[in-house]
Amino acid sequence: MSASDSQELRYNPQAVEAKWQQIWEKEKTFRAVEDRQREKFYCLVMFPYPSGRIHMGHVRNYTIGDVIARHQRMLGKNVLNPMGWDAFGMPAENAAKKQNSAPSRWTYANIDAMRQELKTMGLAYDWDRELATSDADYAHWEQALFLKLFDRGLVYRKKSLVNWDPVDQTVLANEQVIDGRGWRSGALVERRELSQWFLRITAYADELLDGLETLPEWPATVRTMQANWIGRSHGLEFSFDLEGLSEKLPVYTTRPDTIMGVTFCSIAAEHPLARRVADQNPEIAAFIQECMKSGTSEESLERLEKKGFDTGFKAIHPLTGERIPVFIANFVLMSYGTGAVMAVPAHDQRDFEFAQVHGLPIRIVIQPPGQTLEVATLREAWTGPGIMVNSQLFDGLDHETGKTQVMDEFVRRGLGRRRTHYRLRDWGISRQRYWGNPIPMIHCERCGVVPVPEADLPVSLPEQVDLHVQGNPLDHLATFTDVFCPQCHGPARRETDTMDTFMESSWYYLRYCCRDFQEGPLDVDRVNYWMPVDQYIGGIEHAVLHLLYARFFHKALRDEGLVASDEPFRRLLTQGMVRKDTLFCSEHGWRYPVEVAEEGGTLVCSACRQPIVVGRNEKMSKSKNNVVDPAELIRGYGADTARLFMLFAAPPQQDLEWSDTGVDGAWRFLNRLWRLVRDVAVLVPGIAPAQTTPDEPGLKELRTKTHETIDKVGRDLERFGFNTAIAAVMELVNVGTRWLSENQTPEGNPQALAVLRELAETAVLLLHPLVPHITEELWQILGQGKPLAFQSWPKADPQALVRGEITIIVQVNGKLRAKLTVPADIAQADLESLAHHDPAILGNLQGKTVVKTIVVPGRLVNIVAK
RNA sequence: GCGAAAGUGGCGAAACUGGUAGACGCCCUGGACUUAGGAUCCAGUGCCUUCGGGUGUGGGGGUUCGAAUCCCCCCUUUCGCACCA
Repeated sequence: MSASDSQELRYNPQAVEAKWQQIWEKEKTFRAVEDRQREKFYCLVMFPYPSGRIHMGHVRNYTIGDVIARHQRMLGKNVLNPMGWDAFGMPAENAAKKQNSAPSRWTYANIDAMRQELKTMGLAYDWDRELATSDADYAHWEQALFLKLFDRGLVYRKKSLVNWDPVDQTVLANEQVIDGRGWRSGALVERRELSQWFLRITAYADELLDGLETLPEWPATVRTMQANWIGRSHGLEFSFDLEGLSEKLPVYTTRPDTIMGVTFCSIAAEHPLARRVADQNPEIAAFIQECMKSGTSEESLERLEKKGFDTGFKAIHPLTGERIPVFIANFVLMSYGTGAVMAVPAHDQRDFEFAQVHGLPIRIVIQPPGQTLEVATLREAWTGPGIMVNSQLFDGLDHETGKTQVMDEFVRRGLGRRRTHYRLRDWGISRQRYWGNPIPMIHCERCGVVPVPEADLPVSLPEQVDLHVQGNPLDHLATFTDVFCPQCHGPARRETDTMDTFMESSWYYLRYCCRDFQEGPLDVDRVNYWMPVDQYIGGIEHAVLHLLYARFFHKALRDEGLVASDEPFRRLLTQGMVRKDTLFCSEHGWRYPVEVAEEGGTLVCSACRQPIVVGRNEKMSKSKNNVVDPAELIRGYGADTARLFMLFAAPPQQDLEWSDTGVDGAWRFLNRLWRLVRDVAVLVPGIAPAQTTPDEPGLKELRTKTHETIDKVGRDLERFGFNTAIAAVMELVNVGTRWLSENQTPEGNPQALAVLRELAETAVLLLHPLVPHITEELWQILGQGKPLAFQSWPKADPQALVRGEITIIVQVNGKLRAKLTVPADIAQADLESLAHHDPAILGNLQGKTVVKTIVVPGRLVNIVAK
């Protein structure tokens, strides 16, 4: 037993963490101040919805962000690392209904609770910049931005489809529609048209797509997903004449090369032509009604069994003059293109299936290279490349050339035009809900739609509101809706739609830059100092919507002169989910681990003794009883253990599997670190860290390892390899600990003490961004006055990295047969000869003839022999 | 349905541009120690083995001196799909 084992020198995370959190808070260590002399670094994590408790997903997200922010700070950057709350949204309304309380009360109480929890994680935030999107000033300036967009023509109203619950008389979110029924009422959901507010994101479609190429530090997967989402396609738009009707049927196609294979047309259920027929034909009206009884999501539409109904109309093929039928089909989207398509069953799978069901002709017009398709044996559509056939003057053309020539022919004859279409639709921002930012508009019978004058902003949410009414509560509040028209001063009605919460998250990163600015939404100077965000971190589930809306909003504000950059987020990291096993009992449903017992080697439900089905790792979720409460973890092990486990268990982009024993492992490592640094600290008062490498082999190895670790951890953090960075420091700590136990009395060896101090300080410095509390404390124990938060990141000494000897592997026919330890600067010929004369190799080569020898310098020798 | 990813020991994972597969950690086995601690330390730990070696990165082919890594086909799992945030 040594004196250093005494009680007060044991690692006590609770005391250490409280101590440093208080110091950081009191000293405002992480307050960010604009300083044009210094290089800035804006580190941003996706802000949370204030659900009331933080969960492991938050812990992971904010730990990753914190490591990056603290690392950049040590690299000398002026770091902005803010935190706030995405505070509007449906859950507050649902909770308030349940508790007979107000959404704002519920929300702000949750924020207070979550802020408290977050503070126990030791995150390096500038809390002075905290914001909640439901704050009066945030809502105010968002309304002002909305009006600016309105002035620029980027806001308009149009009819669009919503999920309508006929019993509750309310609009449902897609997630509130379960198997086609309303989650509360259980009523069959209908598609219904409503006048709604839209932002013209499609005006920026090209820039949003092309801009992806300026974002090399975004994950390729996210860029691909956004590109697919925008879905720019080049094609042909033309119209079919309709027999006996004056109007035409416009269609859009990306496959003009299949024009001669058209055997019918399909239109959406909402298509005007479909409605026309419905008026006269009750059967068709019933079919359209049937189509309207599915959700509005693209998924639900496309998963439908392909169904259709003949309208009786005949369209005239523009090139052949052939009469072809027009069908209503439930898989045609009114929101894409013209809501009508030319159908080519031989070369489109959906058309193929549809034609089979309805007995429609199939005509092959593209023959794939090397085969000949026949209608009689066709089992599925051929959508690949090929040569055009049965296409008159286009016969024999490669289908790509054919595309161009068919379009040229249509344009030349005035039958159609080339068009670029997008899958991207304009952004519907109207929500028929109370707890959101009001859309600042007024409806006047005489003047039409009139914006609320800027001087009258903000339009505030009324606090006294009955949430239990059907539909949008704001509709029923005369004190809110009854206003005078700002133009004619006559009686008018206030808009009651509130904004999509994606509006708030589209510009919060800008408001953080100038949280206290009161003259307008944004203080341009400060915003332009901090922007763009250098590192954005959040869940992959936001790959498309939030990240696309925010990019659009940013570009629109740029054109308004409020920001200078073209893109808001320079570098993006999308982290995976936190998952854990689930335990399911057929009798009692999802069980908590404590509700499960082990009997005879199998798990059973402790209530009913039924066997438990252990689920694969699933996303932590309250409903599945597989959540681990971060607060409990932090109370038990401390924030540093929680952070270390999160960072070590998996690379950040990947899903993380929860493991209680893994947490123990993290805890044990911090204790090993603590003991090593404490033991070194006892030995090295007054000793400076080593500046040069001693000649003694053991010390030389220690110092080389120290600097190799600096080198590796630096590179690892750069590429978010937190797990391998930790592994590298673990190796360093293991090496240091072993050296210390094998060299009991290094007191008389100043060189050894200097190397030891350098090793211990290095481990502490390198780990500081990851586990900030314990490292601050150890830094102090090492006798350092200035906190680690103000220290610079260590630099590897290039001379210490040079190794004299290296290990070379020797292979015979690609298989490992021997290892050689050779001088690092060995000549290639010497190495080759050494390999050929190695006893193990000689044995292996017996009876074989050497064909050739491949030498990879510094790595291996491969002898090819027969 | 469309789109995007991922498959490596008992488990989480590592392997820079094709060059020692399994670093680091967990679990487990054997041993040591005792201020009995959330211990700690030492040794072992992919599989098979006649102890020479053989074999092994979801499956099947291919390219290469050499493939977890590159190419083709197949299988499985996860995520997103516009009113959840």
